[in-house]
Amino acid sequence: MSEPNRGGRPRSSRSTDAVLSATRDLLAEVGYERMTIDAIAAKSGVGKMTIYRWWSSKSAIVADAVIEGVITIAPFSFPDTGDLRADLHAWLMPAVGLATPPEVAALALAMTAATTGDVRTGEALYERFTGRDRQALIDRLQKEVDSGRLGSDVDLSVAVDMLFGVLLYRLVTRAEPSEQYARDLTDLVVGGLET
Amino acid sequence: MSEPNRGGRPRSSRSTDAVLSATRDLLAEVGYERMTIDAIAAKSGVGKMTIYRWWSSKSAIVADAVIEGVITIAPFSFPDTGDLRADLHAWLMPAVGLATPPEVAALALAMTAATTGDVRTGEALYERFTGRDRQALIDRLQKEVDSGRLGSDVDLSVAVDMLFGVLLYRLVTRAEPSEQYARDLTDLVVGGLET
Amino acid sequence: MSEPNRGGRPRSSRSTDAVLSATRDLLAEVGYERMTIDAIAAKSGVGKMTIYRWWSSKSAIVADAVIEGVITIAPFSFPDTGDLRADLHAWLMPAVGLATPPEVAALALAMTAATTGDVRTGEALYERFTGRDRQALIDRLQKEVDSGRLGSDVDLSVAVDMLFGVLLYRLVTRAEPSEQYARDLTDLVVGGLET
Amino acid sequence: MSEPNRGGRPRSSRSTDAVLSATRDLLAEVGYERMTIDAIAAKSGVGKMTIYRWWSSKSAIVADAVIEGVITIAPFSFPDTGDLRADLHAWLMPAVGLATPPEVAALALAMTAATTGDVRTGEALYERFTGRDRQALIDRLQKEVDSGRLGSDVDLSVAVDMLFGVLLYRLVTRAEPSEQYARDLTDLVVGGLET
DNA sequence: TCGTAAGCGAGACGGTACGTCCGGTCTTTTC
DNA sequence: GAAAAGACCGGACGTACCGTCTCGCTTACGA
Repeated sequence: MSEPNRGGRPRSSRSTDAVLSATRDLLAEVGYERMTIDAIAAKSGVGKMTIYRWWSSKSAIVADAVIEGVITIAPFSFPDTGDLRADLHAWLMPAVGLATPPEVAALALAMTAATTGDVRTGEALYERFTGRDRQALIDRLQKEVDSGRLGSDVDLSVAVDMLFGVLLYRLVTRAEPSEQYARDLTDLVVGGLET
Repeated sequence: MSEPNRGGRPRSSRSTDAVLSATRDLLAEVGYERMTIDAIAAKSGVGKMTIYRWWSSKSAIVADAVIEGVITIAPFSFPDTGDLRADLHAWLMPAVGLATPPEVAALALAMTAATTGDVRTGEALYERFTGRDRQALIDRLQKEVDSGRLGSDVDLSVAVDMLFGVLLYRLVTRAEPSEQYARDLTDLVVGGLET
Repeated sequence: MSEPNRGGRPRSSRSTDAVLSATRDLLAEVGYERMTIDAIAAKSGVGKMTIYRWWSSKSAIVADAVIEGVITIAPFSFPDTGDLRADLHAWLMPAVGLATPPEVAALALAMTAATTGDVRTGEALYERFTGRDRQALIDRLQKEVDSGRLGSDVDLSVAVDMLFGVLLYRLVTRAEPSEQYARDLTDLVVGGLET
Repeated sequence: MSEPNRGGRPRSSRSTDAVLSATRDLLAEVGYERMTIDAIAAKSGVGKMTIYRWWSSKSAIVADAVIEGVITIAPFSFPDTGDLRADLHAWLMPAVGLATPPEVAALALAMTAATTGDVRTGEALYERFTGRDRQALIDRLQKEVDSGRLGSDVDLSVAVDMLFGVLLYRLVTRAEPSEQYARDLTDLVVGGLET
């Protein structure tokens, strides 16, 4: 039971796609701050009015691009070798141990910037951007709890928040990646959970 | 052995103060994004040229205001009752357990926004904004290590990063404050360190 | 013996009427410059495409409205009492002697504006708008020539041009109406023709 | 006793000149309707804000250009050979007898268009644009009256209105120039005045 | 003591991008 | 197959700030 849609030209999916693609490209090229709506319109070949008809702000476009999957981060696939410490370390390496790919870093900063100015898009955006990895991580930890290798005292989402939090913190402070850091972080978190 | 300074009117401290105060007020009123240099000039009664003579960007002004102490956060004084768990919980409460004062939240978001666009001011700014508390926290933890109540395996700064990181993460995601959260966080961190 | 018209919905006279009426109303409300095709479509309830199907431009709609009699100027009925001077004075009075009705003035200015930008519609428009009065005036003057009360030397259309010209000139310069002016004008024209 | 001018960079006469010159050129190139403020800004190298700071509308710029003498019409110098009929005929020839220079025609139409949309600029504009010739013509006619060759009954300005009026009328209706027309017009006006 | 040189407020300047509006076209469903 | 509805691209609109540039006016050394 969809909309009655009484007359009128339907929304062009071509325009939507073109806008989101152009946004993805421009984000990579010039970054969030220097990306302008005029440039998105020019690059996508979509009229500015059409953009403003469907999105309320620059951050809303970015959020939509993330939600629609036009902007994707390489999936931090979370391994499951049975050894939590090794798995966590492997998962952390790209983010804090080795150089994060610049486009991922730029995107994360872009979203952080978008978030600071607008509560609503921020929520949706973080949810979508980190949701999948959050859940994968929580599932992995829960499995350890179920098998008795971890205590069941603490809310696992708190542990996950700490991991994502430290990633974000090091991102905005532009901390240098370090393998030792990944190891220390792993020890700390697993140590806290094992209690 | 100061500058030769042959003649000329010296820099007016009145102008500096007026600019930093106006910046502090405007940050609270409209937030970082919507605060303009024109507005700072108008509110402070200082000419735009004078502002640009002494500061290179909006984020530089904010950074200076923090550094000069014109913008202050209520000092998260770190207690020392001898009970680390109790102390940590007490310290975390204002940030994640109870409502963070809006002006502090707005300021932290402002600095985060400033950081995303400009690497250098970001570093100085975070250093100054969190440096004192970071050091106090590290000192407190080191004391526990020295007295043998905590293991000496992990770099304490990693633990501190996690704490500041989760604070930042919950700030940008606008997470609701919760006393239970403060307790879980305390358990997790102390648990990890005690190992 | 009408059009073949195989199938299809016939042109709606309701639409035509609605467009022309809306044009008339909008001209009076906001003037020619600020009247938009969008507004005509909205007010008339007619689709923009339908408007563009039948009219090529804003001035074409106005011209059609004049031609179809939807927009009418109070007929400057040219009297014929046998006394040319009195008749001419009576005819001029509304235009330069007394206040011209604002809607007539606005319409004449609208057409002048339309004319300045588009040669073709301008010609048709002026022809239609002033044609009837021009001819009535020429006929009246010719009658005087035929009866010998006026000389036959000059082209009467020149005299008529002068009359319409001065009307237009005073319209665009927003000259104040004046009874004396009507009298002077009459004297001048009749004087010139009597020679 | 000029303005005190307390502080601030003074208005740049260079900008004013550049805007008015660009306006003059664009009027000749594309006409009043198709001339945009953006184009004036681009061609003159003056910021749009600066234009809007000093002029309220497109017609205001045109009016100013005329008033400042940046836009000039070749002076219809009014001859004085002692023979009014010959002089009048000579004066009329360029306007209605021979082809009016296109740039003058375009300019006059531009001003007419400007006038139809804005009362105030219209008044100032016509006054400046036609004022000099009006006065020269009136002076010439007055001389004839003084020497008794013309009657003193009618207001001379009415006669002048008729001449300018018929010029405007033929301009907006795009009437073809014609030498015969100039002759008929001369006869008519002089005939009316001689009475 | 007084010239002089830099700092200062004010605010105009050339730009860039904004978000809105309208012109003219295109594409649906409805009649 | 025309009409309504309304989304579409393009482009001008008038505004807001940016960072720079004069101005005329303080200051407070140092000659």
